[in-house]
Amino acid sequence: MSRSANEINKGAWSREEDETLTNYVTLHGEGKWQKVAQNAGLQRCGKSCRQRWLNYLKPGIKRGDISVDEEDMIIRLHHLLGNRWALIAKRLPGRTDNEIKNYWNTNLSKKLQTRPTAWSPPPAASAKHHSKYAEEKAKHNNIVTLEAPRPTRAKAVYYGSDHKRSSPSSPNQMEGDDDASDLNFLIDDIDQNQLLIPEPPLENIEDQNTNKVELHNNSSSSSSDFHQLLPEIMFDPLDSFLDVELKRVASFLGLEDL
DNA sequence: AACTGGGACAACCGCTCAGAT
DNA sequence: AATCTGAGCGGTTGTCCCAGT
Repeated sequence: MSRSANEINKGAWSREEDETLTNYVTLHGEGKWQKVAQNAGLQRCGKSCRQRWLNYLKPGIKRGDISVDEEDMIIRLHHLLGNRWALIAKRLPGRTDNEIKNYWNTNLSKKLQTRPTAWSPPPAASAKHHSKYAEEKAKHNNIVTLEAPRPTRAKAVYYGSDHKRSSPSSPNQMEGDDDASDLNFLIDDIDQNQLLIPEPPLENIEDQNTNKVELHNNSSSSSSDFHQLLPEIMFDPLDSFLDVELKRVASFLGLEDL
């Protein structure tokens, strides 16, 4: 099928297209993506150029497996922010919202939805790692399934009335220039190191009377390669202290849709 | 070796918002 | 004030690849 001169190209980007776009943006800078597409001679819509640049070509974009630390961070930020992928991405240098969204949808959402054990797979537990995943899972298959309501606890979210950005002059007036800055004051105070959980191998013991799930260090085998997702940070977003507090602050700030 | 199903990820699409005119 | 345009965001789809049969 022949392609007319002004037909828009769709689908995967070729190496030549990538080079053309990279050269043009390097020379002229970002922005005015409609003109980028025209002036660079790309048979692409401006939107496609922008997305290709921001998600793939832009210098500093990190490719490859999501690390354990990054995964932990994504999980915790998702608890805080929900599907605000762009906001989450801003806390993970080099990662794009699209990449995080994909990673969440293909890995984490299922993992956390089923959450059959307290054990969590290694980073980027994709098909490539399935055998390792299965092997480690087998080691842990004597762990009690977490059916009981989980303790809800926020470990590292601090904010207060004296925060320099927590008292805007009016509820709808924020200093920031976008959503990110609106919310950053909520999460800037998080010591990100505290979001990362150390990894003693743990065994769940469910107390039938209290429905509490306790974690016991059962470190006969060393599995320091893997991090443990402690149930205590798997809070129910509708029921947790954190959520209540976030809603309270969001309400005060007129950010009801948080 | 061929087929198939599922995972991973790039890209598209629709919508919203902000700034310019 | 209304309209237009560019940019950004999140949901969804399409395609490729790989492991299992």
